[in-house]
This record gives sequence, structure tokens and C-alpha cells, in this order.
Amino acid sequence: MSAAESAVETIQREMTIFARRARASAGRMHPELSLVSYTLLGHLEERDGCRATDLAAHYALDKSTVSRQVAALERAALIERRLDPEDHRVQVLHLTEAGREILAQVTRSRRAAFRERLAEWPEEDLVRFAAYLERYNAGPAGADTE
Amino acid sequence: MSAAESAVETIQREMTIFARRARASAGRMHPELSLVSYTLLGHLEERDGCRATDLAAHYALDKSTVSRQVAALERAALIERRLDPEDHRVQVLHLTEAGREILAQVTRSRRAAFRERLAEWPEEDLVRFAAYLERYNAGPAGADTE
DNA sequence: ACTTCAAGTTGTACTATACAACTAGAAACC
DNA sequence: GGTTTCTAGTTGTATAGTACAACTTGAAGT
Repeated sequence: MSAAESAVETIQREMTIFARRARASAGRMHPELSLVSYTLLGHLEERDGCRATDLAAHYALDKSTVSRQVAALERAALIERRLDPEDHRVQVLHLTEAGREILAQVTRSRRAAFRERLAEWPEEDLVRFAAYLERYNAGPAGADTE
Repeated sequence: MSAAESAVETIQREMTIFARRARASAGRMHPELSLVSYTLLGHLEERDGCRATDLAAHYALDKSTVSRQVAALERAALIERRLDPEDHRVQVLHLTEAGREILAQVTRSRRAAFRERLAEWPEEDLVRFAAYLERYNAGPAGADTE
């Protein structure tokens, strides 16, 4: 096997290990916000509000799944729905103040965990690793991970 | 924010994206073998058989979860249980021929997907990316992802 | 106006998971 | 050697996340 092939094997194996671990650990670290809820809230913050359908499309989730997630987040008062006056089918989702706070808090705590895990890494390696991950994820959707 | 800090942010974000995508896509690609079943079979192949308890410990899963996964894999005739003659509480799990085949087939197909996604990468980058991932995953357990 | 399309909700089902209670066997300790 | 304690695994129960299908409501096109 060439060096490239063997590297691909390793990447596959390590990405699999990471994926397998991530959800469970996210749930353990932040019982109040699952990985999915976290990313949904993050998306709302980034876009400053959007529709449930947009979330479903962006994360390749069924609209029923998003509907229930949104309902739960609203119940927890982390988001609110605003009826679009232009189109009464549409509810634009927005973070509430509480949602913003929880999101910031979880982000801080996740960041701390990553920092700790990467504490010993030289800056040069961090920058390269980050670039590789971006490049990997930006690759053609559907190949394996979308 | 320093270059290192911003790289950590990116790593966190991209790892999260990857983790969120991975399970669902694995399920879509291989309905016959979930990501968890796949890793369990892989472990059995690598170790040439082991106990359910070992699987639970290694993957930080509850023994009840493993018990049900194992039951399903046995029902599908992908693994078999052999009673340990030394200790009648113990069942040593082994891949069956069918299990070996399915595992090989899914591995091939996953490998093809990764290869395609990484096809344009220079060998040097593949090797470095693989090393970074190994280093990341080998880090202290529990920080974030175990 | 009628049809078709789009946004969301709800019913139903399945998978993965954990925790707790249990059974069966092994080991340890007087 | 019998009692207690530990270990391996199963089963009951509950929860989260997910998908698909059927439905409701509103918008748009013909």
C-alpha cells in the first residue's frame, strides 16, 4: 500500500472514531443541549434567524425532525417563532436572550475542552490541522458524510 | 485572537460539523450496518474475538447496549458466541464468515468514499492530516470526546 | 376558481442509548 | 466449605433522535 493509501485508511479510521465518540460525549458534557440543538442554535445566531425549512435543508434533516427540535427549543424558551407577515406559512426562528446565553455558555465550555486537548500543539500544527479539516468538510457533499 | 486560538475555533467547528454528519450518512450508505455495528465488527476482526464486556469498555457503551447490539449481530448471523470453557459466564464473540464478508464489503465501500473525497489531495497533505487526526484522537480521554 | 406547490405539524415506527433490576457463575474470605 | 462479594450478561423501562407518510394551512400559477 502506498503512503497515500495508508494515510487514507488512517483518516477513515480516525474520523470514524471521532464521529462515534462525539455525540455521546456532547450529551454527557451538556445535558441541556444536544449536539444537534447546539448546531441549530448556532445556525440561528449566525444567520440572525431563519426558517425551519432552511435548517432542515442545511443539515439534511427531515422537516418533521426539525419541527420537533424547534418545538423543544421553544418549550425551553431558547428560541421564539415570529410569524412572517409576508407569508403566513412561515415562522422565522430567532434566539431568545436565554438561548443566546446558553449557546455562549456551551460554546465556551466546548472551546475550553478543545483548547485543553490541543494545548500542547505548536501553533503551526494547529493552523494546518484546521485548514485540513475545513478542506475535508468543504469537499463534495454526499461522498460520505452528508 | 491569536492564530492559534482562531485555529482551535476552526478545529472545533469543523469537527462538530463532521460529527453531526457522520452517523446519518453512515446509516444511509450502509443500511445493513450502522456505524456502531461496523466498529464492533471491526474490533472483533482486529482482536480475533473478544467479550461483550471488552467492547463496552473500549467504546464507552453500556453493557446493555452492547448486549442488544450483539444480539442483533448474532441474529443477522454476522457473529457467533462461543462459551468460554474456563468461565461459563463469558461468551467469546467471533466473526462468522458472513460477518467477515459484510465487514470487508462495507470497508471497501467506505474506503472508496474517502478516497474519492481525498482524491485531489497531495500525498504530503494526506500523511500530515492522518497524523494530526491520530494525535487528536490519542489525546487524553474525557476532555471532550470520550 | 381549481390545481398545484410549500411550510409545518402530527401519527407512527425504529434505532441507539442509558440505568436499574435481575440471573448465573466465579472468586475471596473467613 | 459455606457465605459474601464480584463479574458477565440479559431484560425491563425510558428517552432522544430520526424518518416517512398523512394531513393542514396558506400561497402561487393556470
